Amino acid sequence: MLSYENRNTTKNNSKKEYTVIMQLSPEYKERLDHALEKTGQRSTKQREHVFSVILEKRDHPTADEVYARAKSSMPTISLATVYNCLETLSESGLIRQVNFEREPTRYCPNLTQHAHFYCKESGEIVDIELPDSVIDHLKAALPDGYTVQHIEIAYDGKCGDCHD
Amino acid sequence: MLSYENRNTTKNNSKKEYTVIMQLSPEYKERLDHALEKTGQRSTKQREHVFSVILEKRDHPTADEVYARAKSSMPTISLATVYNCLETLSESGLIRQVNFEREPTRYCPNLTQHAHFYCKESGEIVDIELPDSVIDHLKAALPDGYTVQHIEIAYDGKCGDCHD
DNA sequence: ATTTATTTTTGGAATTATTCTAATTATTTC
DNA sequence: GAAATAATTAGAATAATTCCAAAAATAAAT
Repeated sequence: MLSYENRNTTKNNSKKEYTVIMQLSPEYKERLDHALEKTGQRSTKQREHVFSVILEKRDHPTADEVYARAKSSMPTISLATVYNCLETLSESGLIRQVNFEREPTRYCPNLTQHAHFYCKESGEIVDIELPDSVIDHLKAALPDGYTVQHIEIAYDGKCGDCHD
Repeated sequence: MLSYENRNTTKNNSKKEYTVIMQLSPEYKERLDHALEKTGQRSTKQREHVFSVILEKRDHPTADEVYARAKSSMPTISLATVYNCLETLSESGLIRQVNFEREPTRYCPNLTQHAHFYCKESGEIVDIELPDSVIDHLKAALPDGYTVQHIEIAYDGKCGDCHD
């Protein structure tokens, strides 16, 4: 899953710097580049890396968690950059932000129409796929003249694993 | 809407302290007392006042806004107390917390099953009443063995007033 | 009614997640 | 390859909320 990329190799070979970056599959790399280009932003090593970190383990990490994971293979990345990257990736529509009550924002690579279930017992966050019909009903509940940009649906309770 | 309550009247009448508190209608006062009693908590002047402030203007104020409104007729109340009161009122099921993305928590006296629409243009937050059927459909989307405690639904977009 | 025990309130300090800032570094454009 | 633009970085700043320990209020027990 990891690949070495040799950069800044000096002529006399006395000082080499290696940076480990995660390998983004060609289709995701292309998706990233496209999305960034569309919003006039550059495809950088850090953005690529943060994106790959989020795609690798398809859960719902906080910025801090993303930072920890990102650092393990790119030790020089800063928390501010992680925040910046998460922001640009969200803006570009490559990932989604997920908010639960007063908890830190989490990030989610699942772009399908879905809700989130937060298990108060295990702390687990589970994606809940929603049929279009449910969304249609939700939209139908709005007064005339309202236009929706986004609907965020968050359940909480007890997940299947946490029952007796 | 306001009433004076005379307290701490000393025997010689030389030093009276008046505290202005909002009048909670008898049914709400009773509802408050009941709810607090059920959770073994005391009905205090501050809790009563914060409750009345929230009921008075049925919008979705933040803690800071509640604090500002509360202070105008109870100047000695502290922000910490407002937070405490809002917490106990929420726990007792008398008000609801409403969260929008990274915004400060807002508080809502509407206890019916409803969602919130946040207009990105005006900043207005509007209650959206939801038919039971929609909630049923949402519950039906959960995997077997999951039990829901609460579903929070937040729309954002443009409200009717903000269209051309 | 006083005393005693328990809750609440209070102001300020502490915390936490996030954003801002200004300098450095990287990338693109000419 | 130099100039222009954008992104990264470390650390400071901010904002909402929680924590803390002392004082005040309320309830319970004598």
